[in-house]
Amino acid sequence: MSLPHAILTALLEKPSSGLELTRRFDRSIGYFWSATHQQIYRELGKLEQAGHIRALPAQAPARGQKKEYEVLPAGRAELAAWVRRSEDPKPIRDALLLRLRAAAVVGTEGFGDELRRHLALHRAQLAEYLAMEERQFPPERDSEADRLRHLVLRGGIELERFWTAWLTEALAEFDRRDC
Amino acid sequence: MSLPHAILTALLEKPSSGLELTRRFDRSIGYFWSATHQQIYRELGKLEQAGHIRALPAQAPARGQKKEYEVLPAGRAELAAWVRRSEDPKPIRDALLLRLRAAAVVGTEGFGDELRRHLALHRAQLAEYLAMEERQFPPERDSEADRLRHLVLRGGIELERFWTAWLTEALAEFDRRDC
DNA sequence: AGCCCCATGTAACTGGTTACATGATTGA
DNA sequence: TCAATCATGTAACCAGTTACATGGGGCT
Repeated sequence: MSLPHAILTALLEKPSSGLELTRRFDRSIGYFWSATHQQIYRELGKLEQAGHIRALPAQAPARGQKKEYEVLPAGRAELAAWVRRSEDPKPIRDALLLRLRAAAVVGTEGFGDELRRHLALHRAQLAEYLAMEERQFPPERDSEADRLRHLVLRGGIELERFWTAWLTEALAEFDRRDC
Repeated sequence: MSLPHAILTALLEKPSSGLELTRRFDRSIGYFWSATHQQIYRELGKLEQAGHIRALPAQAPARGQKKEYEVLPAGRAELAAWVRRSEDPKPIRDALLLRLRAAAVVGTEGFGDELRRHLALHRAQLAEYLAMEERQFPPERDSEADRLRHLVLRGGIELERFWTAWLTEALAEFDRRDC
């Protein structure tokens, strides 16, 4: 039940249309909760029906027309309740670790390249987050909300650091074997 | 499409019944790919129909009866092909980071306790993995397959270290504010 | 007989993915 | 007028979750 809450958070930060939300999910929010436009439109419909958000008036409700939403008090209350609710961490599901384990059984041929490819992707992601950090969190921006958002971004950064470190170690292991 | 391959890997390591697989998913394989018994039975049915595994003969196929499976050559081939296939890393979806971001908007009241709870859970998981490492990978066990499996476990360990470190940092931030 | 545990399953639901459809606006 | 792009949506499917059903074997 996280997507509707991700959308409520995004809309509280700034009222938006479905496509704008999609783009924001591709950027800032997307680094810890991704969603496609199809999901977002479906969820916006549900949230509107539940009375958690509403379309800003003075918008033609026609098909190809932009439709902006804002959060209603009920939506904010629901989000606050969700934040206070306690939820266990979900067990990891990582296909790359799984594939490495499978490779231990059926052979590692060609797997080094895949590890190198992932390493490059994670390095790029790390660089992007670091650039974001510099842009969005200069030392003088230090309000309460900023510090919390910064903490979230540092989570993303440290996660990418973990991956680059682990992949580097894995590749060293691979290269040692192949000599 | 990872669950069937997780099952093929587990069955290659050791032919098993559905319930035995479930237990192994709760332990070793589960630390990077979790699955419930319902999923496993369903997937075993599909894999059998596809000709990737078969039930060991000399087993009564009655309802309450144990049914052991082994991997057929076609299943091994499919697994090897999957390992060689290249797959992009999935974007992260983490509810705790999302909730922290939401808390930045609607207020952090009570969230420190949730962070402490998660920290305790991740510390416990880390301790469990470290114990597993000592048990399963003593220095003398150093075959090719062992080193790869060890690498996978170290992935799990480093991931838990990341979480404990990040949660500690987040709590420090919270406690600083509350004074 | 009644209970518990082992073992295998079914059914309904939820959330996420993929492919496609449709209308509005803009600029060549 | 045509193509590209912005914008909103539908439909079918797939994977994972939750709740429940059924049967066998052993224990008291």
